[in-house]
Amino acid sequence: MDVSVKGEYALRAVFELSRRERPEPLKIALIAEAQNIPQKFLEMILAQLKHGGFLGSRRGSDGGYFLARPADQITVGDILRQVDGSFQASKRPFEDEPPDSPFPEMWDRLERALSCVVDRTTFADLVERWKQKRARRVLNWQI
Amino acid sequence: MDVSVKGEYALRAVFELSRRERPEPLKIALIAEAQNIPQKFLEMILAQLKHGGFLGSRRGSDGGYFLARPADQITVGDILRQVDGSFQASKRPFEDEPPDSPFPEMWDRLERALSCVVDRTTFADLVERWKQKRARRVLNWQI
DNA sequence: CCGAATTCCTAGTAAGATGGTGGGGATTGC
DNA sequence: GCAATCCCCACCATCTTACTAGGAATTCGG
Repeated sequence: MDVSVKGEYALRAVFELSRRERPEPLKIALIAEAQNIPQKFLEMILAQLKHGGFLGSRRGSDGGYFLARPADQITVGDILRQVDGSFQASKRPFEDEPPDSPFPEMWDRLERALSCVVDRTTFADLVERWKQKRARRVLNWQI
Repeated sequence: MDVSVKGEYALRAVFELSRRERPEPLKIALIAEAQNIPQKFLEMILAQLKHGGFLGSRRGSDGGYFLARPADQITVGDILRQVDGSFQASKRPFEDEPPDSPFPEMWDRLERALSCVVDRTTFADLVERWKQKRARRVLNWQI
């Protein structure tokens, strides 16, 4: 019941792409350094995210990765489901259980509770919160 | 991000103990059969739950396991945390992140959302729902 | 067209988690 | 004493996780 390291890396990478709201592609090496992620591992993850349709890329000298759509249309849930596989509490119908088991209903509730967080948090939200945090820190620092 | 098979077994075992609200201990073999769980594996799980203080046991001819406290004072979260280890979304302070990362806050929210389900669902609740389901099924069956 | 920079693709791999199994010792009730 | 049960420890096969290696394909500046 936890998000894998790979999942965290994926989130951080997409966050990095979101916070620099630029159209030019960002190189793997830069993302890796900025977010402290092993570069070759990140390569795999970004490829997966591209395959899922969340990122685009360009090769060659000035290549790199970019968001395939605006940051307010990509959610944390999207990314986690893409790299960590499902986001369910339990495999759906679970064969060997009796017909009136109370558990499937609970798994449903769990899943809805999770979804309320991950599917409602976009990367635009995260960037917004990050900017606020930073502003407050700078303010404190000046006093 | 899913509950292990071991976790599910543990829940089903405690549910089995809860639904027969009897003081006499229930044998491992019976629980294993009723809930379709490999017996030797279940032995391990029950030992772990006893160690965690949720179950008690008695050896010998008439031995078995029983709830260490009433079913309305054992939650799903208790059991899952005991057998699956932590129930956190991410390891807490995550060293290599910048100070104003927006993620820790999100993990907090996720954890609270999870907790709202698993720490508020007691085995008494589960038994209650199971009884209602069964009653409804019997009713339909009679029509 | 050359060559440097970059993404893309296919493997491989070491360590740990998962989902068990087996054998026998310790208690208990009769 | 004896049978039934829990208790404990070790083992094992398979899968997942978190990477790493090496090179092919593409792009761009010249």
